[in-house]
Amino acid sequence: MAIIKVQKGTKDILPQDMPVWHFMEDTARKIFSEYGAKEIRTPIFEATELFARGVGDTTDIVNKEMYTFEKSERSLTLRPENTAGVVRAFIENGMHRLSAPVKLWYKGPMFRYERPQAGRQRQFHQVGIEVFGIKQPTADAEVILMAVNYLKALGLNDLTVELNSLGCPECREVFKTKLKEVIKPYLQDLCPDCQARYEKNPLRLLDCKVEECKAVYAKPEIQEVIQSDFICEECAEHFNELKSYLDALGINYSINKLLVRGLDYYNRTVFEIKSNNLGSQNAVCGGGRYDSLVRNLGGEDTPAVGFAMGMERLASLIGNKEEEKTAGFVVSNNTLEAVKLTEEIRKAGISCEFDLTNKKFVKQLEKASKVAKYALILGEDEIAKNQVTVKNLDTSEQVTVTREKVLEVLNS
RNA sequence: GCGCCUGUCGUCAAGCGGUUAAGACCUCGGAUUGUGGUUCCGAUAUGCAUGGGUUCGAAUCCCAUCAGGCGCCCCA
Repeated sequence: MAIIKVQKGTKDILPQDMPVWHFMEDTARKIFSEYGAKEIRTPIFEATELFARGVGDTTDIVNKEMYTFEKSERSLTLRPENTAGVVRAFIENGMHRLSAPVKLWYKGPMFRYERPQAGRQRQFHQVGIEVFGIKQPTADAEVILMAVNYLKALGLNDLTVELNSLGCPECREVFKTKLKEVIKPYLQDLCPDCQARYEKNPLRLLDCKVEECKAVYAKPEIQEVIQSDFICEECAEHFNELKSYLDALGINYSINKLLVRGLDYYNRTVFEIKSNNLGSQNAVCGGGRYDSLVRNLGGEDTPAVGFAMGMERLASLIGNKEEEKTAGFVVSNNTLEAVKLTEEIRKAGISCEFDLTNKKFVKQLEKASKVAKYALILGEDEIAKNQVTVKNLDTSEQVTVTREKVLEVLNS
């Protein structure tokens, strides 16, 4: 019979992967709580409309990448990202009444129907932060600081922070119009993708990789528009303040005028953190400010900033970590005595196993050396004298002690 | 949705039209009735993703299907 395999774009996270995943999760809890952030867990599926209204129905995520299904005449969708869900929970639980800032962090699986490739799966995991209620750039700075310090705590240093400001909806509209004006004469020279983007999201035109398009965008009159500081005075001030905070905090970043990000809800600050060691899906973190999302989803007008990180991408940068061995393994031909000793040790909070198949002494010891740090030898002599021989399997040193002293030896 | 590459044991692989389908690791058994991990011996693919074809002969060549990888689009 044919075996059933994991579905395309999904992966098992196996026991040997756990040390890295626990490390990422424990570090998230530790670092984010240093900033006063609290963990939140929202459901894995939500009303489809939440994402259509939240993420934006012109985005690829909503248009072609969602896992949507009907149940009892409701349209439901597996969450493709978690900002919309957290905002929904924020609104529904009246969290705008809490003293600002409300800092929330989350981790968990997300689902996007895409062609899998390196650093991209259909089920993947994100860890992220959302900070609500602060319009000042201090919040932007703190969010970026949390991201940078989390990555540092994971031991990842070869990363670059890219920063841009999209302005507010008003000044961005002016920029879009200007951009379309200067590009219009060359429209027929552009690749089909760019022609589509020209209407759909002109800001995305700029990072096209097709040579002909790049040639067009390199033209002086177009470059002049791109490089111009189109954002309005207030947006510029917000951006400048943010930069001065980051400078003061010693965070290295580079300004990337082409950084736009694909989700509709961003305004003003957007940022990405990239790695040079990842292949083409090199963004490890993406985020920004989304001041109108809470209101758009029916909540009180509440400014917000956040980011999300791809945990599989982080995991591949962290590399392998050794699995922790079981502390003790009881070696004995007397199964009953072996269980008793094993349980005694477990009750003291120390991991311990014994041989369930009653193999020969040598085989038991061999098994012990594979899975455990100490072999606890309980032979006839030891049982008669109420003793245990504790053998360190790395150093081969062993001592015979009374039953009561076993825990002391294991703890030392 | 499009383009390129790849499918041989649980894993990593050799094989390049005629082989009994190497080898290594893992696993299991033994040497070894109380001292392991480093030694030695043994076991484990009538099978080369699946289905067709070409050929006297196919894991090897061709076609299709399926699966995986990478890239584009987009994104974490």
